[in-house]
Amino acid sequence: MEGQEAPQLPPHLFSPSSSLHPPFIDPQLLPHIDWVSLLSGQAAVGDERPSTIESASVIAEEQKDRRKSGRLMKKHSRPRFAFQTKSPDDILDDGYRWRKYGQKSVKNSAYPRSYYRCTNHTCNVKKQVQRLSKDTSMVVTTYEGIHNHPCEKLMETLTPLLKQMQFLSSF
DNA sequence: CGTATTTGACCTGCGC
DNA sequence: GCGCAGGTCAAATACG
Repeated sequence: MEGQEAPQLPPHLFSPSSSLHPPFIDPQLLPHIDWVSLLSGQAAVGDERPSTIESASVIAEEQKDRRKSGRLMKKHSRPRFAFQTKSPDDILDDGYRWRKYGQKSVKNSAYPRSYYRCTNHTCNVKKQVQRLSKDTSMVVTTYEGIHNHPCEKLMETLTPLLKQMQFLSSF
């Protein structure tokens, strides 16, 4: 069903609704991000060469899965993004609604990992959120899958703008 | 009352 | 086969 589609930029990179704590991307990472590819949906996630920090993380995940081999590969054949943000909050308002379905303490980390699923029934995107024990201000977010519906908050923001544009272009 | 979160139990794969 | 680690489920609970 899904998994062959082009990967999608994790929405909170441009969080339209960042209210209290705008997510922060480490400026050191920025030059490494292939924004054009990401924004145009061309990034080679799950493909060979990582051209971005995100996909580099994805490759690492894929290889790990491959090592496990067998059925697991099917399970994780969909795109995954892992990236770090600097935020005091574990849970970022990225415009989508997430329901927490689990929390686990992980080895070699002082902080638990939280598991979230998109609340949209037709959309089984998941994400994992974990705070780094090294640098407690850093949060690692891993998205798995592609949203097959628009971002509610993004649409809220965009709709009036689009209407205005339509209105203006009618002249 | 409907929805979201918490949390221990359960399942699965891997290494030894 | 067993134990460990990671991921998920689901009942209980909290909250609007």
